[in-house]
Amino acid sequence: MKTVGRKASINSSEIIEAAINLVGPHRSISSLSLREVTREAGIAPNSFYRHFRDMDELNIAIIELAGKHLRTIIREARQLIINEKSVVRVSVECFFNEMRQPGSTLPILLREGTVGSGNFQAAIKKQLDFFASELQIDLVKANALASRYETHETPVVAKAITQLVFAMGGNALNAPDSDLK
Amino acid sequence: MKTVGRKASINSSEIIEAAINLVGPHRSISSLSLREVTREAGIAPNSFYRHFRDMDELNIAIIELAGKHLRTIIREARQLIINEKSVVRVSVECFFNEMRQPGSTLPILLREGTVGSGNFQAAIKKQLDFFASELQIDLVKANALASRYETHETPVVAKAITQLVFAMGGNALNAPDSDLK
DNA sequence: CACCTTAATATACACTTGTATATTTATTTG
DNA sequence: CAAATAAATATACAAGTGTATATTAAGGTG
Repeated sequence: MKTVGRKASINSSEIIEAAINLVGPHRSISSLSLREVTREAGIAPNSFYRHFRDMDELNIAIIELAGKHLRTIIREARQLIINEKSVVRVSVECFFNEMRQPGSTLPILLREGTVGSGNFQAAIKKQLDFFASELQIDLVKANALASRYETHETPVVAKAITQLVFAMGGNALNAPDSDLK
Repeated sequence: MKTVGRKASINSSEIIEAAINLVGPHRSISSLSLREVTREAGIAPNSFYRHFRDMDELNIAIIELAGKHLRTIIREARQLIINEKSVVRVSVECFFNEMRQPGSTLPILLREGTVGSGNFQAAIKKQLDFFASELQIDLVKANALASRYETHETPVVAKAITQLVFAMGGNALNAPDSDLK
């Protein structure tokens, strides 16, 4: 598949990478400016538009990437689950372990909270819902082995655990390591 | 106590009020500009400095106000608590009820999440800790009546409930009313 | 009244932002 | 090689920002 015209010198992933480079403990993606990102990426401001319509589109792409990453990690770890207790335990341990990894996109997902455009917030909600629904599947399985609650409660339980874990993660972000237990 | 010089035509509370006016579903305090706030308050940009050093100081003042407000509300409702279940139930009901009140400062507290300066984030954490510690007191009382867990677990339980409630609140902010159950 | 003191405003400056338009640069194809 | 096409950049502009400095306005005190 050949194309005509000048070869692209940068791709969307590299722009995403540049944006991720810029977020830190006190900097959220939704506060980044277009020019900051292009500066970091080493391209002219207008080149940005070749890859994303605007910053909102870039931010949503990053959130989706972070969510995908998280689910992969958790899914792998879930292989060993045998009962309800370990579903939660394993999920939580994985979650916190991943958060400590340098360069993880998970902190980004957590830090965004509930600010930003409507589309952006919807993107975040979607990722949290994915997490909850996977957790729910495991809870159902675990409950089949040793039933702990009514089956109609499972979605609620999954959602509660998800929110708790994410809230703890968000807090832990700005806490000393010693609090991570 | 008399003072000399021109009478002040605006006070800090009115500036705080103006800032609160500006926050909405997709607008967090930490994203407001100094000029926006003064425009809303009907004063010249530089007059801001008579009352706050910078936007960070204003934002922290608002968070502390919101936290104080929340604690008052919850404290009143806690009078009727008799057992562990109702501690949580009453707290949560109060929390969501307050959130539905028009003009409540509670959404502000929730929406900020984990963005903003270090001082600002510390201010938010402090308010959450207040909430948790009051909840803890009630849990201890409730546990004395009908013990449900080891006493050394109480702080953890209080913290978990707090985080869960706040996370649910944050999500509910951007959800249709029907999800508020 | 003149004088002092404080609050508030006016003006100004340097800087950043998003983006519209025009131009240059690199690449493939005839 | 020249033409066509696509990517990237250059230039520019209007709008917004925080804040330094100078000025004006309003109140109390001698």
